[in-house]
Amino acid sequence: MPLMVSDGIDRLGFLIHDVQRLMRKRFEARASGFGLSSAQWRLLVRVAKEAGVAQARLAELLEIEPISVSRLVDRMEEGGWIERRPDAADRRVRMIFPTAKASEAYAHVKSLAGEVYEESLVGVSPEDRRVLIRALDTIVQNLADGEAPSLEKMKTTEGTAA
Amino acid sequence: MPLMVSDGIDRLGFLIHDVQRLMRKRFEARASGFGLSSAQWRLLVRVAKEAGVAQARLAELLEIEPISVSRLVDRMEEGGWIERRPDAADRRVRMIFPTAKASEAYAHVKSLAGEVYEESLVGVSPEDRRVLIRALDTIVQNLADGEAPSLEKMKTTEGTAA
DNA sequence: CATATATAATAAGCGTGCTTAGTATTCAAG
DNA sequence: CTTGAATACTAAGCACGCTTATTATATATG
Repeated sequence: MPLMVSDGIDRLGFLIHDVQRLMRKRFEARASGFGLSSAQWRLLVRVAKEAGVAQARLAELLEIEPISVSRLVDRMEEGGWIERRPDAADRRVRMIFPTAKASEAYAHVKSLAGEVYEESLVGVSPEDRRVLIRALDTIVQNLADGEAPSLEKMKTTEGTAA
Repeated sequence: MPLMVSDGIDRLGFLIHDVQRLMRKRFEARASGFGLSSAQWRLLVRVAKEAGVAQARLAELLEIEPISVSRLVDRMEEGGWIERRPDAADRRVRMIFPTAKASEAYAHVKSLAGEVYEESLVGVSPEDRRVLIRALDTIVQNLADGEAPSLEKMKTTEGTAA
């Protein structure tokens, strides 16, 4: 390699891709005892914070398509992590609740995730960690802005429950 | 710990996941005219640099499983991006070559990728970009090193002193 | 040569994202 | 009430990663 200063920006996509794949892989290896995948864990975090949330709302929160939520919820229901219940006020809606099993596992799995993050960041200084998180946040904003209007809040006049 | 400073490290997995998904989405939207997916582009970059490479070697370079390469190559061959040729010296091997179509598109798609990276990094200083890349590199190393992590590796810093 | 092992590629099937399309229900007008 | 649009969810099928298993070929060993 002659000069080729190569700040590495040209590898950004490859790096992000690799990090995501490796991190997911390690998390799932660690959480295999629970039988909870990375995607299922993400959904469970939301449900734990907002029991009874509708699938459509989960799709917004997770920024994935409703159909993806539907199939994810299918498997999580089979796995005994969540429960679908009808909404008396709107029969189109399925309200999603965590099961007791999920509530019990929550703190444990959360600490597993924390372990994976720590292992990932061995050798990265606290200052660099802050920069990393800030940069990633910025990237998400930059990419979310242009592609989709980021679901601008429509109207909260009706006091729709949360 | 009741402190809960929330440095954001607890969101690392979510952030990485989101960044990867958004970046791939934008790249593919931009490159849709070429009909080249993000994964296919990654493979093409390798093949362009090392024409005639075997699939098994591609799996090593891309750090994905051989079967994933096999099916990716299937679609790329259908798409007219690459060509499989037998290796006279080892009949187990399929040598992968870029087609003329791929060679022509290469520089153009590369600049598309560069655009996406630049758009992602709007508002991130050069210094922070270096930190970001360095941190991601470190994470990849940390996670790739111990495929089966076991707490022992954490203590052996690579110093010759002891 | 014969056999055992290793390697290259593929097959089958799953998880999670997507797009596109369809059903059930709600809501707004007439 | 009837009609039509919007919303919540699901179905079907694709891309790309995975694990596990199989086939074809190469290589090492008795």
